[in-house]
Amino acid sequence: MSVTIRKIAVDLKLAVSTVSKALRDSHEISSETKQRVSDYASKLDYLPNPYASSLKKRRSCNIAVVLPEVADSFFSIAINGIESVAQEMGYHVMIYLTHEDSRREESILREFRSGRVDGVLMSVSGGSNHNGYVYSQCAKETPLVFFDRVCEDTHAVKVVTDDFESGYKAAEHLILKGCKRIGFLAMTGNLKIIENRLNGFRKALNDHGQEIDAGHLVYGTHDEQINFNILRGLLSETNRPDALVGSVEKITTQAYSVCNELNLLIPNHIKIVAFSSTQIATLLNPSLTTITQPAYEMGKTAAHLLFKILEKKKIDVDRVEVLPSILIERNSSR
Amino acid sequence: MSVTIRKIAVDLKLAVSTVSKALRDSHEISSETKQRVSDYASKLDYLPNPYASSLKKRRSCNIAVVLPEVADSFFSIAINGIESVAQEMGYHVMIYLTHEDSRREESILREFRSGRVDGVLMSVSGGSNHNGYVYSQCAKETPLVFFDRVCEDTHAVKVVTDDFESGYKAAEHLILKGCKRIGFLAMTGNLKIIENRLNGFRKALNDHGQEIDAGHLVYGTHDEQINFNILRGLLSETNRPDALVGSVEKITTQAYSVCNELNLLIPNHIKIVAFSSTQIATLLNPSLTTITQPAYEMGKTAAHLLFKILEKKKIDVDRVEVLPSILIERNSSR
DNA sequence: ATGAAAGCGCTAACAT
DNA sequence: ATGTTAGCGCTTTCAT
Repeated sequence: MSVTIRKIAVDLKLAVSTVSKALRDSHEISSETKQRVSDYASKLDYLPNPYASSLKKRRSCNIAVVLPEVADSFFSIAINGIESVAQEMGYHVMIYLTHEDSRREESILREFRSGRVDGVLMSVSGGSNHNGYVYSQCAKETPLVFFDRVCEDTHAVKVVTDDFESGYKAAEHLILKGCKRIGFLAMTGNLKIIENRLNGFRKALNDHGQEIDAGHLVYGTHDEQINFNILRGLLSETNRPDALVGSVEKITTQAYSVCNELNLLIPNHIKIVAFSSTQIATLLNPSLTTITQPAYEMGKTAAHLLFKILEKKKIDVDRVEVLPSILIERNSSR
Repeated sequence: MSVTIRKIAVDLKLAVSTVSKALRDSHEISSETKQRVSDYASKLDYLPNPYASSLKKRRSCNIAVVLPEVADSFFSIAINGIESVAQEMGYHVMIYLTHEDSRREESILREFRSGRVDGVLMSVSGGSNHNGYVYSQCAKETPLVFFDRVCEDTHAVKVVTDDFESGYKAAEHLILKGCKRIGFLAMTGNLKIIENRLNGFRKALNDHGQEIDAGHLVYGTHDEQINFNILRGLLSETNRPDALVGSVEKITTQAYSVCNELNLLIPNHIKIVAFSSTQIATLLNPSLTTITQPAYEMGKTAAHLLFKILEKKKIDVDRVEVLPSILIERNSSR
């Protein structure tokens, strides 16, 4: 049996409450007693039972991170940022993957109502259902901070990048390189983040007297094979695009593969700019021009904001923190 | 206030214990009562308080995953495998990053003694301290399964790849390509996994009448800049290696960068084979020959073994599950 | 088949 | 400054 506060109390001939207070450095305990208790506790290697104290205090010191997946460099890096803040704050990080399945996402969020976590950081899934109502319900019971993939109609703090502007920059970059038929690789699941990137993209085209060919706007899925087929279709037509903007990392690397397969030379036959945070963009063949999001900072910022809420610091529920992305030109668009 | 078992009991004019048993489908409750309880519970959207039940039952339904970092494709993919099994088993996944710091690793493991998690899956950090004692202590109190980076002298279940054989295959592959001065990119932190890869590598050289030049065995660190300097040193000497085996992903991509910087052509001037699970190895410039570990399967296997232990299925404490890696030849070694 | 009661380990209001 | 006591919400004997 592990050592409890009670054992310490008995051994030291004190009341449990005295020990409890001493351990939490209460002002109503003499420093002498505090010392005795703390010495004895560390001698016995005492660790408080987290369940007892969670049950009593109604807080778990756990936060949940809900993500579509983790095999995407953005989310991997963001987790680092989140975890570092959590560790610093003495919180524990629980991770939940939705695999872009909105039903699974829903059941995960519903479970949070049990109080297992004190707060939630999430990037929404792009599944078929629209879970707006679920997010709102969740946010009502548990502090919730969205990051990256946010749900705009949920009242919750949000940490995003300047997606519209970035979409604009990506398109403009390609236009200035002389591209005339720029395609856009979107994602199914009506994610606002994709829509914003696409809208920025469209605006840039518009401002330069261009327009996207309806056939050059394609929607990727969670299934690799389907994506390959979509991309093969897109890239083998005679009127194929002379440039692409990839709105997420995975579909872009898939496009790279299809270009290889079809012997389309990047950037000669087709130029590519992609939203991606992978550190090896520079090593791709050819190196990839990216819109790089500050993934680590976004994770940190989201976590900091969540902890502010958890510490009852009032912050605007609809606060939106916008961190800038940067376009890094590499060989795929020269 | 959230709905408790007690509210259900009062409303239904039953005893709390009856409700508790009914909800857990006890045989001593009539099916009629069970139905009433379960209907009412779902009507009220009842969720059991996990802390109350953890406190009473002395189990949390949480497992910990302790990793050096998550911005490495192997660990990212492994998390997917782990999480999928955990979700299926109704367990929750807590994630802890050591950042290759053995002191931080120690404090993380020590905290587990509080009972916050029922089991631990871990890949050990390569920090300076040797935490063998800490692992053993942890394993004594909490079921522990190592995966990938294991500590061989701890009695615990282990899931690994055939590192010695893979190191051998990597070296042999390069020897057969005619390489004569093959270097090895190791990692500081005396990880057995690296040692095994190196030993297999050495054996292959030996079997082919070669030997590694002492200067061609270098040890990477957790610091990017230091690694760049080490690699610059290695690759700019006149007697530089004509091939490299990268024992971990990160140092390999760093070597790629340094090769670019020094205008060393891969594979003409130098061939490279690396331990890596990244799916974009095929898109690197040039595409990278990899020893690919079955990361997803390793995560799944490790999780399955942990759950076997948690369900009191007796399994050999020193069981070692070896999953095969495969060498995939690409352009970096042709 | 149902209920009463004790208690998991801790906290906090209320004595003393 | 220290102690007493009453729970937190649940599980689990042990009655009935």
